[in-house]
Amino acid sequence: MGISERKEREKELKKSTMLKAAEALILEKGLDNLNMTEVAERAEVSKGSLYQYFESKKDLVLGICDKATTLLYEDVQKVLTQDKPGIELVHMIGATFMTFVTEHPEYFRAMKYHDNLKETNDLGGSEYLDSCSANTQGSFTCMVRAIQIGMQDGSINPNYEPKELALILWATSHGMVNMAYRHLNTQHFNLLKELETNLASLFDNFMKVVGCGIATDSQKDNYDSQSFFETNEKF
Amino acid sequence: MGISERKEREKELKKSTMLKAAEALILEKGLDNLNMTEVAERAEVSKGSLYQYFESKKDLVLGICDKATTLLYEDVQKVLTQDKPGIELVHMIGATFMTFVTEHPEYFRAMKYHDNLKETNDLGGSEYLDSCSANTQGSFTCMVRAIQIGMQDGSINPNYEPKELALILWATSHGMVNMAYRHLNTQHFNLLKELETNLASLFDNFMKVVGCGIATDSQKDNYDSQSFFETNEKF
DNA sequence: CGTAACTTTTGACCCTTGTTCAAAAAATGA
DNA sequence: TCATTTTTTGAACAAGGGTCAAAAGTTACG
Repeated sequence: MGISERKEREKELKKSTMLKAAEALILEKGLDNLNMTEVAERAEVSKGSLYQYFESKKDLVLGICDKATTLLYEDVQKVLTQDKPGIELVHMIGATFMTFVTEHPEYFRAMKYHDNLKETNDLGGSEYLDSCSANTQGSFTCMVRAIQIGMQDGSINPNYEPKELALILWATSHGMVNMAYRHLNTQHFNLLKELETNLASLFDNFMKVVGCGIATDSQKDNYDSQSFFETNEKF
Repeated sequence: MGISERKEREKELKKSTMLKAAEALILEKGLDNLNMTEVAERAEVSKGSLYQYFESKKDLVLGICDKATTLLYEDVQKVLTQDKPGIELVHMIGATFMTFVTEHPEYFRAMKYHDNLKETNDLGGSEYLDSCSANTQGSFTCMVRAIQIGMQDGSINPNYEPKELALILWATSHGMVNMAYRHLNTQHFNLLKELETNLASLFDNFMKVVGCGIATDSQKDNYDSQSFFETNEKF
């Protein structure tokens, strides 16, 4: 009897509908103005039903975060399949983050929420937590791999500890991406508004700085004159 | 008659007491678990009284953010008074951020809250908003100045646009600082826990990468071998 | 002092919003 | 068709932000 399987599928479908409703509302009004009553209305179910599928509001947002980190992880993994120098892979992973935030600000917002939850430590065991962590860890591991590749193919200075360098690139990229997010979602982000530059040029220069910082001596000249990645899709 | 002046002073004093109560509670239970009733209790006033001095919970946290940005701005300004190469000033400004977050996590938390509010755009004109923005802008300007100094004294590559470079350093530093904050305040921050390194070494390496990326050719050798800032106070 | 005018404090109350739960509706199985 | 199980529902509850009329405290002045 395939009845329980069908039910399982229907359950996932309903969850998905609810998540999409929440995502749309986050895009429209921001995560801070998200409320469960509206999510229920948008998903065309009752509030009680919503709570049958998600144990709390936190859990719901974590469900979005799970989708988000899964998507990002997939994108980052795709980068690693390419046959390029490690330092270019690092660049492309950074660009992947950047593209992600411009295309899915609501996902990025959910990921920030997740980070924030972990800080307060009151995350009451959502089923999504482990998956989010695994995805994030996975993306991070891709960064480590890219660095190791670069150290082996001679494009990245091997005097760094790969994981430590990955952590630095992770943190700095997230700083850049967060700035991009704020620029795209805030009426008046003071620091950028007085600068008539665009995000793509800013990111290019970020990569120039970092690229020069982590490259081997023989590669350094590449970063002084021209933009590293001319053919990169722009955001 | 100095009676209104005295009242003004008393009012500031009471505000300060309330802010301190809120800060303590943020340290104890996190900003997300802050509630006005408890703040009132801790400050030994009634809830109504609290609302006489702060128009909303947002306003209260923004009051803390105002203290935070003021403090940080002062520290950053002090750096600029020193007679050192620009690139060292840049490093020291970064170190100032880092020290700030380790010494005042609750202030840093309030600043994150402020950023978040600006995102949602529902910040209903708190009197502190302008001051916070001015302080932040001020710190940023210090970063620009440090870079300009470095470009003039030949320690920083003059091919960058100073403001754009400042923005990159700002964003990346905040990425690092945010990671440090999470490491210090989260039970299990996955990315750092498997790494037995400490924050000081991580920050040193961040500065090595960035330092190399922004230095002039003649300065670059400084960053390859030894740590840039041996005498820096550690966190 | 004493009393009137004004300021500050208070906490009970209101409102929004996350969450629960008993009853109703729907689905399943014999 | 009817008993049993599953799902849905929305009224009701709880927690916390915010309000306000009354009480307490201050100041001004005769």
